[in-house]
Amino acid sequence: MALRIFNTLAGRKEVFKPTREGKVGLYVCGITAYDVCHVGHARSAVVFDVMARYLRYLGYDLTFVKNFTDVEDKIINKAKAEHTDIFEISDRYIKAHDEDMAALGIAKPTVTPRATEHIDGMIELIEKLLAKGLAYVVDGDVFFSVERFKDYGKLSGRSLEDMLAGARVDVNEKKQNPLDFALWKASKEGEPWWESPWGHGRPGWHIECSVMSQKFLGETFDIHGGGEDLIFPHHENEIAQSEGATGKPMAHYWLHNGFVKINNEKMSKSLGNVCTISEMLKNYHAEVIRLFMLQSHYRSPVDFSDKSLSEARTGMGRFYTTLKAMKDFLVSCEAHAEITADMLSEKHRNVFEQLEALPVKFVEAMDDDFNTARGIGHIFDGVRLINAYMAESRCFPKAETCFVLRFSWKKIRELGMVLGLFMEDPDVYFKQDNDREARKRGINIAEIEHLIKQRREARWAKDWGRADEIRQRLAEKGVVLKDTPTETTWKIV
RNA sequence: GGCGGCAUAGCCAAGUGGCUAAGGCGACGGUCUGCAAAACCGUUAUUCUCCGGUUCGAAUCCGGAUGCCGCCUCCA
Repeated sequence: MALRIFNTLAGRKEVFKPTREGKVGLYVCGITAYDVCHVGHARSAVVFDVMARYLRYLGYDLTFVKNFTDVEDKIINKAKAEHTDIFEISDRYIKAHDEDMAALGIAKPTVTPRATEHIDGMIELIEKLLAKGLAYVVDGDVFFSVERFKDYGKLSGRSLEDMLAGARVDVNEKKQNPLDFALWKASKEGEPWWESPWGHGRPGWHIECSVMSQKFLGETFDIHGGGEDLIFPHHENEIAQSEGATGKPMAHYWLHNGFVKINNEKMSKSLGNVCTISEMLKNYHAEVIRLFMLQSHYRSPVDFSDKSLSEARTGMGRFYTTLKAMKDFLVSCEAHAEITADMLSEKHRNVFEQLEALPVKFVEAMDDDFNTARGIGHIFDGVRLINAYMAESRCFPKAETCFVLRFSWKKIRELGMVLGLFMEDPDVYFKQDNDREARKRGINIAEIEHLIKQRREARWAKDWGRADEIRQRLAEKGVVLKDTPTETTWKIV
């Protein structure tokens, strides 16, 4: 089976064929650096992070470019309001972005260029478009003429007539056609500017992506991605600029991720329900957020709520409970000699083979347009299999069991690597989880531990009434105890 | 007004022509346990919003209805 991906350009799934054997060029539109990132950015980042990881897992030599827009109206306005320049603003939010992404476990793209580093390239590209008659200059502004680019509308699936019928375009008498868009804008008083053949000015919004993708990935590259809202006008305009200038396809596959809703409402500043990544990370482990997102298909909308995130947390707890049990089991394995797969007896071999098949099933799911939800379903199956296997062989750690569990651990981590999950040490995960939940709910950890100590004494005295009373008291706070032969551990449900 | 998407169990969510409609959360019953927890086993959609059609066969394709959502203006 080969990787198939849903191409917005074609409107259907297509078999993925890289332009150059073994290599993939991926360009994703990054943020405009004028504010902190929210969960919508997080989703896009997680989705394309997983795609990038998966392409590498398949063995492709990937070049992943994700840009920053660091000159734009909103940045200029914010700089004015704070009596500073745009670079201070964009630097601040790029730094915040990088911290958020690192906290979410997003692997760094290969290149993260900034628009203002490529002004020369933009001017060159605009001159090329002017020379080809696809653009025109009016009073220091340069516009792209959509009528002169025959494929305009091919990505978003609309015709010029359709769009004009909508007629919700701002009136600008400089434009020959209301849908023409700015490649270069003459700078107004007090705005940042760069020298250009058309006077002092600054780039339009779309040109940077055409230039930077060309520079780092070439005139034609493999995959271009972004949020679904970018299909029109941003990506449509990128295609017009790039393909207008080169006469070659810009990207073969266009991928768009679905939106995030909050409590079933569109997230927007006007509704006041924008949830930032840093707020989200205070309440949930990064992997919980990732699991939540990856349990839906990347093109569907997802609905963020405390309920949905809590469910994801429970699911994540299930994974780590198994990983913890495996880890504890494997500690007792040190005394056992290494064996090989062909030495396994039938029962053990059966489990081994099912785990061996897990990556195959996972790849089959991921090959179908990055179906992470199905892939995760397979991992849950694997976890149940491992749990059953451990329950059965719990008391008898033998060389065979150790071999199979070591192998299982490797397989689970291998798939986790693709999804950016299961990267924590299980003990660290649960410790962090308890601390976070205790803080969220105002539970005093010292008090819990004190009560557990009292209960231990009651249990030694076989005072079950007192022991159960303490258990009950803690349960009311959401603290659940687990007695093991050696100790009592707790967690918050 | 134009373009597009979605509708699957109590909830979330895979599945896009044919063998038993994944998986998670929840609930219930059982095993285990001093009691619990975790884990395991079992049960939880004869049916995929509704109405027509195509087909030997449809959740899956086509037409229509209803409902929800997105884009067309900055937006991941």
